[in-house]
Amino acid sequence: MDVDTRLLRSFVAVAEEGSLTRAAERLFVSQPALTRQVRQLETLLGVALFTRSRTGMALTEPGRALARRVPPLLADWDGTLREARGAASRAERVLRVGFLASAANESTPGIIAEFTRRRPGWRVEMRQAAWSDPTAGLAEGDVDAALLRLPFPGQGALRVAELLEEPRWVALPSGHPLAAREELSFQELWDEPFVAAPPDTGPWRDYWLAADERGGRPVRIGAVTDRPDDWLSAIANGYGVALAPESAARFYARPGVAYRPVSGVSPSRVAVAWAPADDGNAVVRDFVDCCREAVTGPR
Amino acid sequence: MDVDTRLLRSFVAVAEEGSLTRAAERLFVSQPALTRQVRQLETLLGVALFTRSRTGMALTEPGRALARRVPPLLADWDGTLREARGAASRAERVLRVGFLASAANESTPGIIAEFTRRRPGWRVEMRQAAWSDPTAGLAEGDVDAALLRLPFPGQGALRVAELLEEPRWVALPSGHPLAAREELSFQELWDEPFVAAPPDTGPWRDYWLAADERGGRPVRIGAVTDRPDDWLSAIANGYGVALAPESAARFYARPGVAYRPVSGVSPSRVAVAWAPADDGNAVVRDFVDCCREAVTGPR
DNA sequence: CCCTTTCCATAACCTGGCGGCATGGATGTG
DNA sequence: CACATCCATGCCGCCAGGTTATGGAAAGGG
Repeated sequence: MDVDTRLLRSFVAVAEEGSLTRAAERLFVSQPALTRQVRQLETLLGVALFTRSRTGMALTEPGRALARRVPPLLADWDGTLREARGAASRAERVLRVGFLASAANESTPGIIAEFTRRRPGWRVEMRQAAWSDPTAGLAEGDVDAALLRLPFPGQGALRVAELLEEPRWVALPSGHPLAAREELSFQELWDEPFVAAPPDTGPWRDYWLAADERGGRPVRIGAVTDRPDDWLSAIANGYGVALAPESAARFYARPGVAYRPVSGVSPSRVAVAWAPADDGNAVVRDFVDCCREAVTGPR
Repeated sequence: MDVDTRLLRSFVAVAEEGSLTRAAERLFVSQPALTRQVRQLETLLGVALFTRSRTGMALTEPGRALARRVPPLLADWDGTLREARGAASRAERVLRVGFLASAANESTPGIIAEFTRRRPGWRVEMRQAAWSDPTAGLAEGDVDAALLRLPFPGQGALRVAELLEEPRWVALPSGHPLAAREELSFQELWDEPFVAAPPDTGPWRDYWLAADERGGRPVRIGAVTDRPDDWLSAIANGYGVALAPESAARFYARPGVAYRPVSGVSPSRVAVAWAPADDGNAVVRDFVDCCREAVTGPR
């Protein structure tokens, strides 16, 4: 008996939401499509999985049995997928490196060059991650190493080598009154609206709002973005200000956006991270070494 | 990332066969269809799974990684499916009973009637199994109990209650010289061609050929069938003879086929079986009790 | 040396399935 | 009584997958 895992994911979503309508918008499909997916799964199994009512979709007994076993199954499949992809990149001698836009900087080309020198035949594949993923794909097993910023959620489950520390500046609309100043104190920004990362990034979002360095005062959110472009636009359009690493002033310079040093807020730290499973992986270790030397050696 | 399990089964088949052509005929699809399925899976994963050559399809390293993990995954899914179906039948108060055509007999209606009396609200669903499955779906978890014949392969993994013993007779073309006799000895049949069950039924096939009661002499196979209809036709058409339980003479009477008692061959035994997991299942126990009483009580 | 066989890939065609939109029916709610 | 909320259904357009027919490459046999 064959199924598409999409049907199973849909089933799980409906089971969790208890509603076709809500599950449909969570899955970005129309509600009729979900209706048919659920029905199809039921026909396929020959089992009624839900009892329909005006109040929503309630699991039947066999539905509960299925809902208990399907999520681990899907997790297993996802793991299998990652493993196969990992094997493929190893076989092709490709090192997959994820990076946050803000964590790669001037030294990146040098790192790659040095790594390529040490590992001839190997190729580095750089993958820029969305801000909604502070581990740049490392936590999901999509990459072998990641250039990212500390701290990030789930940091304990990964190996981390800190590379450098960088003061946090503020990016603000160039027309903003505070932009006239050469330097600001963080306290002056407490009541400004901020452009923030999406809520599901948790500690990452809080870190760039410096939520715990505001003496307990609430944060005003002016806009939510998860890509550099949107982030710059939101600031330029005056929706709010945002903390950013000093290097952003060089990499994300843009008319309408001004960067100023901020005192009274802890600096940001750039690090390279890898999975504990790769502790014995000489290629990953080489890459990490290259990162370390790029910030210590040449200086 | 979503996949249809059909793609995974196809992948496993190709990996095992090492050839698209052979895998295609095993899966009952055309070879171009399989070509596209494999290609689709590779595109989906973004990974080359096979290296093609005139000599066939050889797994790549990531292909081997996948081939290692997918079969357990599919087995897990099949198990989940069985579990859900089992839960459904329990919730609907349906007892699923598999039976071999030759193992159900005159007492079956009485068994069902008695069970229904003891378990009002419950319904018995009788499912006839193909001869290729000597456990009548019990080993696969498709049924809760099974009426079958002993011995069968994998018998040790199931609970069995023997119900009755029945002599084995022989079914032969009515025009066959030996059909003129009232009774035969098995030894007289040693050189006759036999109509046999498919090879993949293993011990089951051997049992009905009485392969180990021939004093080491080889068996001549006249035809292979896995359904009663084909079996009767094969005998009537003179392709061979076959051993059968005495009751077959009543249930499978047919012009052109004669049944005669055979001496010198051990009798067949009918039993009811269930899964060890259902040892504590009162409903299954009731059904087994009904079976036992049907053959002991009334007599 | 050529012919045949055995692989896999490709092209052309056709059907069925799936998704989206619009709408309907049932049922609580202000 | 109108409205909001949910799920089901009808219709339409499109893509995906299957089949048949065919091609090309390579190995084995006469």
